[in-house]
Amino acid sequence: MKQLLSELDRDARVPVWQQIYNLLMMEIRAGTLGPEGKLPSANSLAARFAVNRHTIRQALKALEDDGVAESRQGSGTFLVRRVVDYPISNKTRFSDIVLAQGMAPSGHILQARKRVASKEVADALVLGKRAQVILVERTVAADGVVVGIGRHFYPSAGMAGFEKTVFECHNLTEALARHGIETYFRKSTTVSARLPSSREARLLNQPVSEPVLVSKALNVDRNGKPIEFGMALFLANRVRLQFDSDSDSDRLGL
Amino acid sequence: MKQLLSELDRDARVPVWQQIYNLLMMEIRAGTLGPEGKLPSANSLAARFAVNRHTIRQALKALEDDGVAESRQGSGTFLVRRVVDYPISNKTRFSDIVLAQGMAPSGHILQARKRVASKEVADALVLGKRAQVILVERTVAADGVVVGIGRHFYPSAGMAGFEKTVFECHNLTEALARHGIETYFRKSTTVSARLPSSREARLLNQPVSEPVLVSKALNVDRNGKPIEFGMALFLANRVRLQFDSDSDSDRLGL
DNA sequence: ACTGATTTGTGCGTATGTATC
DNA sequence: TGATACATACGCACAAATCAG
Repeated sequence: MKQLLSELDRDARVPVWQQIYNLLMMEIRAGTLGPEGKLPSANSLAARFAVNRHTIRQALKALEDDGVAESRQGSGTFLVRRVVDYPISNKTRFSDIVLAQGMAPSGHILQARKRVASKEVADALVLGKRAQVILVERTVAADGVVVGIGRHFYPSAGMAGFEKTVFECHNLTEALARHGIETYFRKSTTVSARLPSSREARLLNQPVSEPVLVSKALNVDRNGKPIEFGMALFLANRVRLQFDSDSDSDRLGL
Repeated sequence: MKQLLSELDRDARVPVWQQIYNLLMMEIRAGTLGPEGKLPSANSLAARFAVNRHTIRQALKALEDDGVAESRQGSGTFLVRRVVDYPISNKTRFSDIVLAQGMAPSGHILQARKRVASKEVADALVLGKRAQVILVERTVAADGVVVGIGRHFYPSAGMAGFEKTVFECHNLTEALARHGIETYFRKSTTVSARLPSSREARLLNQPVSEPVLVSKALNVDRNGKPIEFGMALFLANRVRLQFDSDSDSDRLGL
């Protein structure tokens, strides 16, 4: 007889271990599984799903193969800390970075509208005091987990209707291309950290007590004219900004 | 008759507004003035010193001219946040950076001794599992305020006695030079953030609830051989790491 | 969206002491 | 000595920006 309360369907064509694997993956994604990265023991999972421990082990093995979890003999099974190494270098896009690390990029636009530039934004873009800018705010996700918030400011002049275009494209790059911006170059980046506001914490799905990395960047066109001022908030837990030096080489004298 | 309780000396040759300026500056330095960077209102200061508001304004104007405070109409007068912009670029040293921003660099060695490399350090320096490294830990200060902790790891081989040399020099660069290391190049930098441990918070003189920037860097010699692995903790409040791009240009696609 | 309170910014008038011509 | 200029300090009033309710 089929157990109505069970999370599993023993008659289904997908193997039970795979159903368990899927369920575990969903709970991991939702962040509801295991306190602080440690998964429940194989025995307790076996009890919960009313299956043999071997079946659980198959599911856990699959998680391990995916690089999502890691088992340590005598200790337990732990979620691997998937940090996104975000290299700040030539011609890198967030989606490329995430893909290169075997994760799936996603995200969505939170808002896109005109507003009066704040002092910081106006200064960065070399605009007048009460100049109009277009603000695009979006979340950035890797493997379905939001890891960052991006706020992009564009001078309103020459970008008329951009706040609408953004919603028509799924891709910021594509939207920019439609307004004639094919390439832009990062002129400078400053990195700091702080605690998130309650709204930011909610968007990032993290407590307000966990710090976020704040990266501010000015992007210019070929002629050095400022095109975009971008501010990105990253989950400090999950993102490391990486600055590699080539032969020419940066150097720090600390 | 001279008021004994007054903080001011009206018969003195220095103007009253200047005496007030000096008193305020001292209290700002001591950190006893105003909660969270906001100075008392001009009116309340006028009451406290029993002078006219114009007189207070002259003192505040002087603070403003010094770049110590900033007045915002309708809002109040605030201490300016003196952030150290720490450019990660060619041939910059902490002391140069701090000096360039009109502040005084200082700091001192917390400890310098041999220890077995942790996995992270051993990996970075390409050393064996139980290799010896020399750890130098120090604080870094600008204008007398500690803004960072630096932890430097050097392969023990070829640096014999370095942990003693460090205490003989006031300068890390000088100590390195004595061991034949004149130049080194930053190969890579990763930046993240977290909350400090209680010890770190104490050293940085900040609450454990305020995040710190964590910068990890690998320094190599001309031949690309790893020389030093450095880990720096910065007060996120007071330090911004800055990555400028030249013509060649970094770029971020977020 | 409005209101009242607070705070800084500004102008003008007055008075006093000090340095300069 | 007198005239002038300047810095200092006080008092009053109002404008402008901000903030809390």
